[in-house]
Amino acid sequence: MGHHSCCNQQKVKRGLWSPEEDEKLIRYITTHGYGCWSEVPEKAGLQRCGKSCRLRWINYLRPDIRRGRFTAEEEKLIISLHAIVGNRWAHIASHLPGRTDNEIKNYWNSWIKKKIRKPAVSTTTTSSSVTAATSPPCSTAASDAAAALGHHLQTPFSAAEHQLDALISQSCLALPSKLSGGGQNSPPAPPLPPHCPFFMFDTSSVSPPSSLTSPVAQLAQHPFLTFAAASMDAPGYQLPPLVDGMGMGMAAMDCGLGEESRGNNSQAAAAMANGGGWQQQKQEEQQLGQDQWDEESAQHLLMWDDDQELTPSNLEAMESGAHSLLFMGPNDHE
DNA sequence: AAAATCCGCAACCGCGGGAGA
DNA sequence: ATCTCCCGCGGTTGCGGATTT
Repeated sequence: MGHHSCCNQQKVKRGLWSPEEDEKLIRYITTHGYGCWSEVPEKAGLQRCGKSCRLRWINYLRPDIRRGRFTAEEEKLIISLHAIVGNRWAHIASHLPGRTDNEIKNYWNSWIKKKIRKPAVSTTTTSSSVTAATSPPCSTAASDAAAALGHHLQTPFSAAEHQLDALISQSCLALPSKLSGGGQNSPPAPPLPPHCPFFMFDTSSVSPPSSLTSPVAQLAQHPFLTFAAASMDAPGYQLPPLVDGMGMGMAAMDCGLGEESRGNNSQAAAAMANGGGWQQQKQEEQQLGQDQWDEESAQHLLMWDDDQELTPSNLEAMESGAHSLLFMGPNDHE
């Protein structure tokens, strides 16, 4: 197809940038700034179009670019934000200093690809011997689910989204250290099972901090926002109790909110039992003395499995009943 | 060791929106 | 009000290194 409109007249180079070109661009921008991108290539002595220069600068040459693998905390943040705003990569990137929209988009896409290729069983089986016999991949997994959730939320909650932005920018930037429990005085964060495929938090026991009065409290009526607001805005930020030890059991289960169980979280619990992991999980809970996994408390959970099909109906159930959101995410942290 | 396949990521493409003429 | 230019964004492509067969 055609080139950028701005490069129609001139013959421009395409493809990978050479180190010499990079140097020219860096030298020009650091001394002159970019101003009008369409003028940059000519003034910098580059046979590129302005758009290409802009892209190269923004995605690669900018001095504040942070490269390297995404941390587990960044992953969680991306996943959470994606659930809210969908594929608005620039928006997501604005909450991750030093990361570009392109990088996040690439990361997300490759992660999704990995998830699609990998069967549902992917769940790094840990100590649990639960088998994944009955879990076929449900549709396109996380991408659909998250996108559906994001798009679903986008329309009715666009205002809330902006306010959530404010919350996130206030508190999420500090997320990594807090999440990892690294701060000296910060309360210890719940441990993250190294191979847990989900990020699961039980917010049923979390009461929003007093600072969460209007208007945030109002927008936070939505279950997801309830979680986001309650967990992120609290002074001395602490996540809701992590649903620990569930990873292995749940990982092997069918979609928690399957066709037969949508709209009813108690039934969802039953569906979990059908998946085969429930009994196993019960045993584990008893061992741990954490008897919170009865059907009643299941009503306070929203299962978001990376193999779960998230339909508008499921989302309705989410909005009406659930108080918590299970964050799913890459399970191959290192 | 060679070929095939996978995968990450840089770069391209087209579109929409905003600003200014 | 309309047109043009430019920027920014999301989707997609394709290169090249890594891994597998």
